[in-house]
Amino acid sequence: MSVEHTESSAAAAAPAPSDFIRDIVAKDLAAKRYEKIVTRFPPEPNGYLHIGHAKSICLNFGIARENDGQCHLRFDDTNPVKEDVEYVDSITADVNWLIAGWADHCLGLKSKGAHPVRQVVNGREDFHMPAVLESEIRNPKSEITAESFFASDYFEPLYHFATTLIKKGKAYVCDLSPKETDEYRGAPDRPGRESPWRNRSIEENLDLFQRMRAGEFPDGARSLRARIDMASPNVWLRDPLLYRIRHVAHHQAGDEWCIYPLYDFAHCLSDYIEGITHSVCTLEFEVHRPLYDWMLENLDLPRPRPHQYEFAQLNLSYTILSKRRLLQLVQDKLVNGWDDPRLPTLSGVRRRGIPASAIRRLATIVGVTKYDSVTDVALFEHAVRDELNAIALRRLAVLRPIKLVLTNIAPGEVIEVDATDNPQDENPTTRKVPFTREVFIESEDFAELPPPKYFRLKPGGEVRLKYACIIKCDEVVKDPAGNITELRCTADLSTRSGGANADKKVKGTIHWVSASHALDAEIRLYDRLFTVAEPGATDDFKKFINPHSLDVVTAKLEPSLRNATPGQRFQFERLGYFALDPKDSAPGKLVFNRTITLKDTWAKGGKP
RNA sequence: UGCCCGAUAGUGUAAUGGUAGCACGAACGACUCUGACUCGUUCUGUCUAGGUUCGACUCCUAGUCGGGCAGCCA
Repeated sequence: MSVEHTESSAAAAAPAPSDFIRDIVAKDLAAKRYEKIVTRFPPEPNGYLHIGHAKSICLNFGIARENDGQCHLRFDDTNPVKEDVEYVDSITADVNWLIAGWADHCLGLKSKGAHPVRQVVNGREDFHMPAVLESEIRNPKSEITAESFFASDYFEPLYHFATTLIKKGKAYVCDLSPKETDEYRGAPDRPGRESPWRNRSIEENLDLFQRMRAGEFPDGARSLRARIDMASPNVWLRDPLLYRIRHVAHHQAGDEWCIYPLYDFAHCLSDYIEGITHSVCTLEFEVHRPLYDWMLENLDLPRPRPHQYEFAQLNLSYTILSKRRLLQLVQDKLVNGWDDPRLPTLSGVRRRGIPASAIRRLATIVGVTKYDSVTDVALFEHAVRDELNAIALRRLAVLRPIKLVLTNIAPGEVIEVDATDNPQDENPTTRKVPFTREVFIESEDFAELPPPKYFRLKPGGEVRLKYACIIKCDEVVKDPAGNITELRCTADLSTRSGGANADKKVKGTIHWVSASHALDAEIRLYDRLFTVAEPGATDDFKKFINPHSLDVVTAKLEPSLRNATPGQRFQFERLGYFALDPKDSAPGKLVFNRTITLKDTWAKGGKP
């Protein structure tokens, strides 16, 4: 039995990509600015990952693997009210799936339960927590178990850094309400006003901040703010908030805290603590970069500082790539959960049968720029087909069967024919497929009144049954209502492979399944979820949902498919690529998801 | 009407002052026991106007168009 390949050789042999961020990394390495390149993928655990995130994962892990570096998986979990361990688990699984066999050796993890340790470097205070060495994780004698990084592991150092800023007169406790803070901030084209609490003494700030932590004040009563410039044209520099009060438990840190740091304070310092060198994020954070640099500069940190670089996030035509909107589709039950195969979530595309290698190929194809583009989903579909073509086992399946009787084959006679598992292989393996008097063929493959250039079966016409022989249609049998109930044909067994007339040519070759051997299976036929190219262009994206995005049929399969394993991918010849659904299949119950159709130039343009 | 960023075939990208190339897509053709794959041919492009230069997709100026930023979200 042939074993499925894990990655096409084309993808494996592809040259390392080049882009403006990789150029910067290469220059930094050449200038010996860093000893080792360390990147990070920092999701907030508040939703499922999708192929937009995959672009970022491929970039960050790609940079790491091309430079013998590391990429940390870090949960940016600074806002407990939106987060949940459900998401931590799904994100962990998705990342591991995407990098498996490709960059898993670059995955940076920390030892379980570890927290950064306070140290003094060149007389300056520091917190550092590098990844555990891969050699230690792999060492069977090592007692280290590794886990992802969590920003919540840095709450204590972060609190300490905040205290340092207060002592330097660069942060203060502000008593303005959220609404007032908003009013004081001004607008992009109008400067803000300074908070009346901006000039509190260091002692008072220290005392108040400590009491914030101790839980003396209710949510929203006070905040800690950086003291920068309320007149800055960049609104993010107008005394941004560093800490807010939230009396809620944290999914990782438990009940220990009631003040939580905000992104702009936590992220740059988390990067620093972990020894990140290149902090890559999407374009909308461009205006935050001055703040990122401000934090690190004003804390006077002893080790090399990370730098932030921004790239354009992925947009795909006919696809929604927004956590918020995907959440709506799930909550409104317009799809069946986060792993619905119609969704662009990583769990969805995985369940659909799309290989991780195809996602990585998409990332390479779209590249990395600062141009806000919409990638034609056809580019993705090509990557999927190309990967699948190389690795998927060919099988015979009939989606919408009609019965065909070969009148010159005896009832009960079974002819075993050889079928190729994958013609793309250098030395393709074969399997035996039973061929009998009664077979099913695709109803689409017969036309009583054929259009011009129709290669398939028609009354009086000839066609080859793939791997078997050429047949001729003698009679069309109908019920009283005029529906075709069966086709009666004669088989020319001399045209079998190895037979006297094996080389006889006919225009059409069609697929079939022996009726007496056929397996019934539920097949889920997916089409794109949206009917318009840019469903996300307006807020009413739900109105563009394709009512035919899912069609379910009961198909007839060749018997060897009985042994299909969950997630295993096949090409049903002439139809497309299909994967056994890992969730709804059971012993004796086969459920297949159609990953994608084969390219079909006949259906598109040839068919009148 | 503030600040920041961007613009190369239909789509995505390359060319880092020196021949505008690649992939997808589309059309046509060849091959075919998958109307798939593969192969061949063709198609379409540097936002505009000035300037610097022997030479500009690339540098400068202005404009046009597009995107981002005013959460105690990330």
